[in-house]
Amino acid sequence: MPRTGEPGRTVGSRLLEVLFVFQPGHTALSLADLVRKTGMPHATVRRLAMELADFGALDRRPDGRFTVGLRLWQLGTLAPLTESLRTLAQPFLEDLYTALHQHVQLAVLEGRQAVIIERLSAPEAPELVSQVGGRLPLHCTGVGKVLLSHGGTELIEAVLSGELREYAPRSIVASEVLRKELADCRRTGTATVREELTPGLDSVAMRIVNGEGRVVAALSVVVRTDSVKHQEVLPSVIASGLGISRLLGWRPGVKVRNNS
Amino acid sequence: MPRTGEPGRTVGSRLLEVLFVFQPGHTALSLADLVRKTGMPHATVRRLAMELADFGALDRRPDGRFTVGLRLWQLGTLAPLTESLRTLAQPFLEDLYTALHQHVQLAVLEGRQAVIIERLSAPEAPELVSQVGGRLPLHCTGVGKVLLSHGGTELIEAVLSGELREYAPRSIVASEVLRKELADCRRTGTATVREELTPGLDSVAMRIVNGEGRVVAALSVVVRTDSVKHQEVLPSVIASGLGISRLLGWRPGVKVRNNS
DNA sequence: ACGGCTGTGTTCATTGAATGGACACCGCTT
DNA sequence: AAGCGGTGTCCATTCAATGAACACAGCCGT
Repeated sequence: MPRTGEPGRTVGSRLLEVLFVFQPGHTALSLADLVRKTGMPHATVRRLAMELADFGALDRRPDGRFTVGLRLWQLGTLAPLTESLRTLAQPFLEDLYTALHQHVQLAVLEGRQAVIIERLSAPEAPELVSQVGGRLPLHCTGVGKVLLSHGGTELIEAVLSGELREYAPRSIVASEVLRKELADCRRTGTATVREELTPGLDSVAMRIVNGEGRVVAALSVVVRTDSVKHQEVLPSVIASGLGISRLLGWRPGVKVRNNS
Repeated sequence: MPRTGEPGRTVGSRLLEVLFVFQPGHTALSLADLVRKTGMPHATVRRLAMELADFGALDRRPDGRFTVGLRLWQLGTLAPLTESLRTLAQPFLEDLYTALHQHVQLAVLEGRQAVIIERLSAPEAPELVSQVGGRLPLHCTGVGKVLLSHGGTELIEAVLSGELREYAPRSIVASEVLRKELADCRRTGTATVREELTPGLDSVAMRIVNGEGRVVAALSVVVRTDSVKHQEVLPSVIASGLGISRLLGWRPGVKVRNNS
């Protein structure tokens, strides 16, 4: 097929690679941007991007830049966890928010990261890095630790033996310390993180369990280190987490399972 | 390339066709479903679907069915209009909702349909057909008429000369009547629809204008035909619409433009 | 037990769609 | 006026995509 070039590569993989170049913070990319980020020849990238644009998967703005198209957004709307969990959890998030007036987040596991599927933010609360749809590391965030600890030994080993990036001075990167924390987390269902991702910000998280006892998400509140005492936050997070889990069909008797 | 088969077809188009088979109401599809809906040979569909699953664009559930994957949802998150407009408009939608306790919708134009990008629904309010991410016809909905009337003559002619489906007994399908309504709508920026989509449901809509005077969205409230008087609803919809437009940089002096 | 039916998974010879180097244009800076 | 980066187009080459064919498992009615 190709005059020359990189073999063993499917068209599909190239097409998807072009798509997944779009990331939070890089939502409007020129053709040249796509070429740089994918490393593919520009004629190839162009053909693929134009085809995606033809289908409405990408939009092309008057200035020539590509953005994610509405049709792709519509498709995303159909993702299962997202829609049901979000609408189910929303009232609880709102209650938590009115009670604490702090950032409230709902996240699920995706690969080796946590994905934020819903957030309520206080205007007066400190700015956070990531948005809805954004990703968080597993080893140094509240929701991350909760999800990781219930993600099965395979995932845990993969993450712990991989690069544990030191996002902040107080990030915990010693795998033995983490392993112990995860064990605690598996027992209690909660995780408390102090300034591990961003200096000055703490996070209190709780697992969300469905009717089969599977941990399908994590709920967390992000607070300033000096502001509220964690003892005050933790109970409400636990209560809300249990409430959501209950709506998902979980009952106190159901044993919480690992792995996913 | 193919042993035999339909030529003039790109791999990309096939891949996207598989993706876009997923629609509201059909969010979990078996391989056989995909084959039926695309009409492509099952070996081909399988190859494409598996590749999409490998990349996380689709998920494969234990029962073998495919669903839209989280990564696709994340991508959709990056669509421009969606995220900014939604967060911007949300407070206004909430205000409208608390004032009226009826369905409140925000929609944008996509091709020859309106796409709902945000909705607040009253639990006690009547069930609606479509969800967030769902589509509405242009010729017999409030948001549709608002968007259509400002969509340029090209779009208007295309829609009016196309099939004007009669969703309900009171649907207006006479193109001359519609043309007059659209002219009114262009002048006032609002549209009122009585039982044209669903018997018993009316809708009051208002355009959202950005700083350049372009109509980028439409806001609407859906009410029972017999419930509140439209005169009471209309002013609040107008007020909220103006509020959102103002946040988008629109000032009373800016002339509203057509076409998009 | 058996044939029919549907859903799923795998194989492989064939071939045309994908490829990417090359060329060209435009606007901008040096 | 030469250099540069971004964008757009062309076309001979060739290998990845194709899909008919085969295989198997589960289910139903007989």
